[in-house]
Amino acid sequence: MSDAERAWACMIALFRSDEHLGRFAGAARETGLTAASMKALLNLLPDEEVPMRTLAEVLQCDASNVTQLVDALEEPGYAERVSLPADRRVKLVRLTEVGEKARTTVIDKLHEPPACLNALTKRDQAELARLLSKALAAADPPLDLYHP
Amino acid sequence: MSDAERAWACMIALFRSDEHLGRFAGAARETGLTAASMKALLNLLPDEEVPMRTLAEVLQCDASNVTQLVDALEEPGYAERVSLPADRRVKLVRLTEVGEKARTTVIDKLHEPPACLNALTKRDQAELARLLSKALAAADPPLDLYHP
DNA sequence: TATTGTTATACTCTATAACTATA
DNA sequence: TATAGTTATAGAGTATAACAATA
Repeated sequence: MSDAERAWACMIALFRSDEHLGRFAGAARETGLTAASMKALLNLLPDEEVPMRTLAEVLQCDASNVTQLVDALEEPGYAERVSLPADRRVKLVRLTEVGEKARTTVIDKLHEPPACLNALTKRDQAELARLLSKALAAADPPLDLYHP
Repeated sequence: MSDAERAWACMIALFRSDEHLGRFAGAARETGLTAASMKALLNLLPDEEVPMRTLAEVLQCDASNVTQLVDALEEPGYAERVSLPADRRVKLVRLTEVGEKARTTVIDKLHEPPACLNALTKRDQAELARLLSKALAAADPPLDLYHP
């Protein structure tokens, strides 16, 4: 197994951990959303209005699905539909203030590092962050962090 | 953001990438399994017989679900049910030879590192593998790799 | 005629409850 | 009486096809 493969295999193990899966489920519970609608919430950026159709592409799902996902986000007031005057067929989705806060809450929860990462020395943590940041910077297409 | 948080955020970005999600979907397609039954396949170890009930605990799902998942694995001949003579209520699940091969195929596919990790220098790759292996070794409960 | 979003519908995944066969 | 696995059934997620409004 190459070093890159070994490194990636370790990351996969971290993601499969009950610790991370638990945080994911916990974040969904806290916001009262399902896994699907929470993913939709995560993909809506603050101060950005996105057509339903575009959101379907981002989520890689059918447009008919997005209707129900946005319904689920509107229900607790996390998002709202806005008409686009220039093309009245299009509806834009945007986060409300409450939705932005919910999104931040979810992201903060998901970003809590597994305990074994926190157990590394400060020096090792810094080195790990440096190497992974370097890898991400080289990604094409670019990979975005939730909190840039 | 701490270094551990930054490192973890980078890993999350790698997992959300189309590249990885595509490999996951591709592995499912190649084996003719759904995401759910593929996860069941991954959690069956070669040369090991596990009661249905235990598999349900590992997968963190209801036992009734496992009946259908194992049905899905038996259909293409990836696994088979074996009776436990000592307690005739219990049915053990075990991989067939074909199932072991399918499992290896899936794991190899999932373990293909994202291109941007392969783009790091050999030295950086080695350092990354070293740091992540160190973190995993410190995990409690232990985190297992698919290919130990 | 083509496109956006919606609705109606069907299929899959998962859980709950009732059932069977063992213990 | 309790437990392992199954079956029947219902709820949620997602896709396809048909539809209304707009371009």
